[in-house]
Amino acid sequence: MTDNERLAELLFGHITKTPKDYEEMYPLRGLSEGAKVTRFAPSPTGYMHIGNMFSCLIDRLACATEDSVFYLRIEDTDKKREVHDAIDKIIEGLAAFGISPTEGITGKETEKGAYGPYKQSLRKDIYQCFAKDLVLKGFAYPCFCTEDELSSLRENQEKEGANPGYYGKYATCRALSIEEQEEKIKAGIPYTVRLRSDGDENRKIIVEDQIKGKIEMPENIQDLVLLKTDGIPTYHFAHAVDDHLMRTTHVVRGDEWISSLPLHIQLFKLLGYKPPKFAHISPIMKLDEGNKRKLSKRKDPEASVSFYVEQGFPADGVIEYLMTLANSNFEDWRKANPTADKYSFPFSFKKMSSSGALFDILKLNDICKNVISLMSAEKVYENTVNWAKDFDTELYELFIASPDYAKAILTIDRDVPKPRKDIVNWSDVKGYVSYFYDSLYKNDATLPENINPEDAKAIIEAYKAVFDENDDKDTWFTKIKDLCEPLGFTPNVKEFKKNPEAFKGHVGDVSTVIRVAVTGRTNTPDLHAILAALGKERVFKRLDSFKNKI
RNA sequence: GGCCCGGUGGUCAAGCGGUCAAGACACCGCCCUUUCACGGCGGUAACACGAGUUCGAUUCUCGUCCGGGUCACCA
Repeated sequence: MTDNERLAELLFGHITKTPKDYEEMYPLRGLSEGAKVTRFAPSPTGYMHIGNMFSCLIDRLACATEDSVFYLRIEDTDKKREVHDAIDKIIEGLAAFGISPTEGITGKETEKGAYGPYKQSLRKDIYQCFAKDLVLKGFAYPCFCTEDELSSLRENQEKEGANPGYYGKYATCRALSIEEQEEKIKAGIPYTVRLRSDGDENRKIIVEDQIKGKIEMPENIQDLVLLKTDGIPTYHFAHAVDDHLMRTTHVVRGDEWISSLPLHIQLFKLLGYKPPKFAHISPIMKLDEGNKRKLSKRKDPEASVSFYVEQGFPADGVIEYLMTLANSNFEDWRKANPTADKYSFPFSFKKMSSSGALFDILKLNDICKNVISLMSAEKVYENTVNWAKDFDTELYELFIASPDYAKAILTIDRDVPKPRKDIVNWSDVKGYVSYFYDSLYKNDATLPENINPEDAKAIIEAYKAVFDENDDKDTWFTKIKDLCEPLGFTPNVKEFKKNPEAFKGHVGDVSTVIRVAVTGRTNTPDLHAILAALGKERVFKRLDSFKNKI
C-alpha cells in the first residue's frame, strides 16, 4: 500500500464508489450539433439580485435549440450564509419573469432530471469520492492549520512583502509525513483537504472566453481548500465536479470569477476532464457620486428583482431591457419583429459587452412603456389587478368592484394603431385612472399661467350650456370650437400662431380649461371619451367646483 | 500592492486600418394633429492621453492615466 493509498483510506475509508462509477451514472448527453447545456447556479443567500436574473437570462438565451438543457442548481455549500426560504424566492423570482429551467431544482424538496441531485448539500459523497481520487493521485492532502494560524501566516507574508496564501514553503501541512497525518487524524484534529498545486507561476494558462476573448493568466500555485472541515466542498471544487458530471457545456457566470480561472482549469486537468466553455459576464453597475460601482443589495433597492415586482414593472419589459444590455442589436431586432417571441432572438455571446453597463432606469421606463402600450385593455386590466392585489388594495378593490368600468377607462386611446404610452409600470395605473374614481380624485391643479381665470370661468359657463353627454366626438369638438370666438379665442391654432396678439388664446387653451377642471391634469387621453365615461353629473360637479376655486 | 479585465456622445452602444464615426434612451427644436398624446423630421453631443507601426489610425503595439474585479474553510 502506497502512502497515498493509506492517506486516502484514512480520509475517505467510507467512500466505496470511484469516479468511474459516476461517469457511468451520468453519461454524456446525446446532444445535437449546436445544443448547449447551461446552468443557473445561485447560492440560497436570501434574495434574487438583478445580476442573477441577468446571468440566468443569458443561460436561457444561449439555449436556442430544442434539445439544449438549461438547469437550475442550488449551491448551498455555505450553511452560515444560507437563508431559510431562499430557494423559494429564487424559484418565485424566475417564475415572475417567465423563466423556467428545463431541468434541476423545481421546489424546496423537488427536482427533475437525470443528473441530480441538483442541490450541492446532497452531493457530499460525490465530492468526497473525487477528493479521494485526487488524494490517490497525490494532488490533495489534509491541512490541520487553524484559522488563527492561517491569519498570522498571512500577516507575516504581508510584512515580508510576499504574496499571501497557502503555497510552496508556507504550506506547512503539505510536507507532513504519512505518520504525522495519521496521528493527527486519529487524534481527531479537524482538517481541510487542500489541493497540492502543481502549478508554476511562470507558466500561463490560456482560456478563450466566449465574451472576453483570450484570457492569459499565470498558473495557480496556491494550495486552496477543496473540502472544508465539515467535508463540504468549496465553490471551486464543487464547480469542477458538478459541471463535469452534469455535462455542462457553457458556464455563464459573473466576471468576478475570472481571477479563479487558473484554479478551475487546474482542477479540471487534475481530475482528468475537459473544462467547459466559459462566458464571464460583466456586472450591472450604477453611478454613485461620479464612480461606477456594482449594484449593491444594501444601498440600491433596484438591485433586487423584488423591486421590479413591487413597482409593477412588466416582467417582459424588464427582460427586454436586460436583453438590450446583453446584445445591443436586440433593439433593432425588436423593431423589425415587434410581436415575435423574445427567445427567438438570435443571441450571441460575442456581441456581449466586455465592460459593465450602467443601469439606466430611463431606458427601462421607455421599454416598459412600449411593452405596455402594445397590450390590450384586457391585458392591462389583468396585470394591474394581479399587481394591485399584493401592493395596492385600494386600487384592487376599485378595479374588482366594476371590471367593465375599469376596462372601459383603459380602452381609451388603446387598441389603436398608435397607442398612448402613459403607463410605465402598474403602480402608474392608479394615478392614470385617478380622476375616474371620486374616491381617488382630488383636483389640486392650477390653471396654466397663460390662461386668465376670468376667461376660464367664462369658458366653463359657456361649455356647460352646450354640454350633451350623448354628443359624438365630432359634434363635441365642433361645440368646443364654437365656444371660441364669442369668448375672444380662435378655433384655429395656425391663425393664433400667426397673430397671437389678436386672441386670448386658441382652441387648445379652451379644451385645456375643461381638461384641467374635470381631470386636474393638462395631460390626459382623449377628453371626449373621458367626459362620456364620467357622465354629466360628475362633469358638472367638477366644473363648478373648479370654477369656484379659481 | 500582485494578478486580471476594460476605457467611442449624459447613458446603452455599432464600427475593429481609409466612415461626413451608425442606432436607441434622455434633452432641445420643428412638423403633423380638432384638444392631449402617438407619430414624423431635425439638432446639441463622443473615439481618455502620449509615443510608436503605417501613405493613413477610433481601429494594431507600447507606456501613462482613469475605472472595475480579485487576492477566504463566501459564493
